[in-house]
Amino acid sequence: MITTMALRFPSRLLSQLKLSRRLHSLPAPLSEDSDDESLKFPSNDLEGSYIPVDRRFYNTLLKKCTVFKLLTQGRIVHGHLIQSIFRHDLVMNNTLLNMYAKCGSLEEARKVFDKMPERDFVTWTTLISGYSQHDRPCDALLLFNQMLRFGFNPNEFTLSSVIKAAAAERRGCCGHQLHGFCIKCGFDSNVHVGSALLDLYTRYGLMDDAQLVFDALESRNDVSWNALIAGHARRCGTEKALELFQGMLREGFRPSHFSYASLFGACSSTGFLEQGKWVHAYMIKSGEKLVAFAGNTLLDMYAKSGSIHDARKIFDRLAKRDVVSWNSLLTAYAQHGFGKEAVCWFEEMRKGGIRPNEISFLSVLTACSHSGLLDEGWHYYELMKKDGIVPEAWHYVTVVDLLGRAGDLNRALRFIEEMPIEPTAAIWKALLNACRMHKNTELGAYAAEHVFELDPDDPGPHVILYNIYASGGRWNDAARVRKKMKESGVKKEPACSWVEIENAIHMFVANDERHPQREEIARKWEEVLAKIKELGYVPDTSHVIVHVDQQEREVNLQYHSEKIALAFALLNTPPGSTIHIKKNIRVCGDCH
DNA sequence: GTAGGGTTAG
Repeated sequence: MITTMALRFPSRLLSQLKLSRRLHSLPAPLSEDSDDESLKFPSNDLEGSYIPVDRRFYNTLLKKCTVFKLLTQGRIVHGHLIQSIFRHDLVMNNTLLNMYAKCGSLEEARKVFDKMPERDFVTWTTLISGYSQHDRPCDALLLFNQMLRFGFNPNEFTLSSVIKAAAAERRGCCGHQLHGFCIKCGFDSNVHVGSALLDLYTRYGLMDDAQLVFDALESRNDVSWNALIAGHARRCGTEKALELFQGMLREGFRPSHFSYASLFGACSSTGFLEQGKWVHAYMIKSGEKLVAFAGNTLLDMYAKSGSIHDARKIFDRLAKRDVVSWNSLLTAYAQHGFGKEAVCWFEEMRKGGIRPNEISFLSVLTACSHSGLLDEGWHYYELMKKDGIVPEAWHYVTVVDLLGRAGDLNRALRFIEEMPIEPTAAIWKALLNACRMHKNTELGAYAAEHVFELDPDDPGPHVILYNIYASGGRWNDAARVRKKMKESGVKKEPACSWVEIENAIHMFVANDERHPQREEIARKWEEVLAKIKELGYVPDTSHVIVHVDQQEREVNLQYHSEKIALAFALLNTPPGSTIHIKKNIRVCGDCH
């Protein structure tokens, strides 16, 4: 058994520990009265040959297991430890508990906790943080309550863990209460507690409260800056996030991949491409290595801003690629309509020994669906199941989309009926959309009924059904949809487009009449219109949802927000510059 | 012996 243990530890670890000789003086593992099979060690005849090992030895081993997440080896150490004189040692048990918690085995951590003859505030804190770090916020909060009831005082370690849990568990909504508690204990301005607290406030959308906590910190570090930057980035507060980034630099803090990941994500989702490029340039100049976490977001930023080539360059330059890097690349190709390339890279990924996860399959399925690769898409759907990945609702959405786009609406319907899960609203929406594309009124109406039942507040499906009826000339049915929308108070989300010019974002809505440059914009658009008509442009009015004559429909089309944004951008940028227009909803066929 | 911030899809 001793030999087994020596073999189970990587030799690198052993030499690091210089323990190979000492390992042989380990006590022989004996069976314990534990009800957990995994903690049992076969008893042998060595009961009498117990040799004590000092606490530092166990401590070092457990710490190594914790750092390198060596759960199996940790269990072996545990097996030996419970035979030693340290089996009831408080600190040793806390270390053991921490090993299980950090390795993500919360069940074993809990068993250790439950069996401990003596506990202190570190014991409680260790398990609370284990739950908090492993996505079990409810358990963390529950245990915190028990800790208080048992009369233990939480410290700054406990509080930061509890606050992290509360931030993840929105139903509890105990943020302000916890903040008050921190003030009472005098920990509210502690940098760890404060960072967790301001992160919590940003997740609740209480940005002013977050700022107050940040301003009150006794000291700031990169984590507190990053927490605030990330908070604003998540809520599309890109300008504020960039401003904070400048503040961070002014105060002499070095941004990390945490800062960059947040900023790239924010720039990408709000269309601040130039600013995003500036941050990227800063990152290069500061000598920061392009690691996957920030690099993946950067790749995504370039892909979403329309440059698949830059996205690909980032992928090539990544110091080390993880599964997310591959998924981001696949998604980039899928979004750009390069289905075949996505399929090639998916195969490349598998050849390289990277195991595709559920998102990899989702990306490759999306790519096939968008490029009309029906057979390939079906092949990957089957492969996913063979690989042991259980399809989830989003995969079914993509398969319905795949079949629907290819025009096989009946097969799509059959697929929905035979799915092992209850169809979600998104699945019916995919079928509805396919019916719009292939002008199938009857099935479209059937799919829409299901959508209305499952997601009555989404205006999109009402508009699609209206369009299906309108384009088929069934105006009475179309009017009925419109009436229903009015009655149920469902409003179409107003379309808006925005464009970045000289580090500022300009936003437009359709028929924008209040813009100071509205006359110049209109003139510019007339100019563009004349030119494109000369080149053969014919207005596509098939999706105009207003019941009007052809000429009026054409006029309506001309004031869509993306056209106004384009005219504005042409007026305000030097000739030949790249113009990126972003839009909150799908671009209409004519504008496209 | 215990703590806080980040990514891909939809």
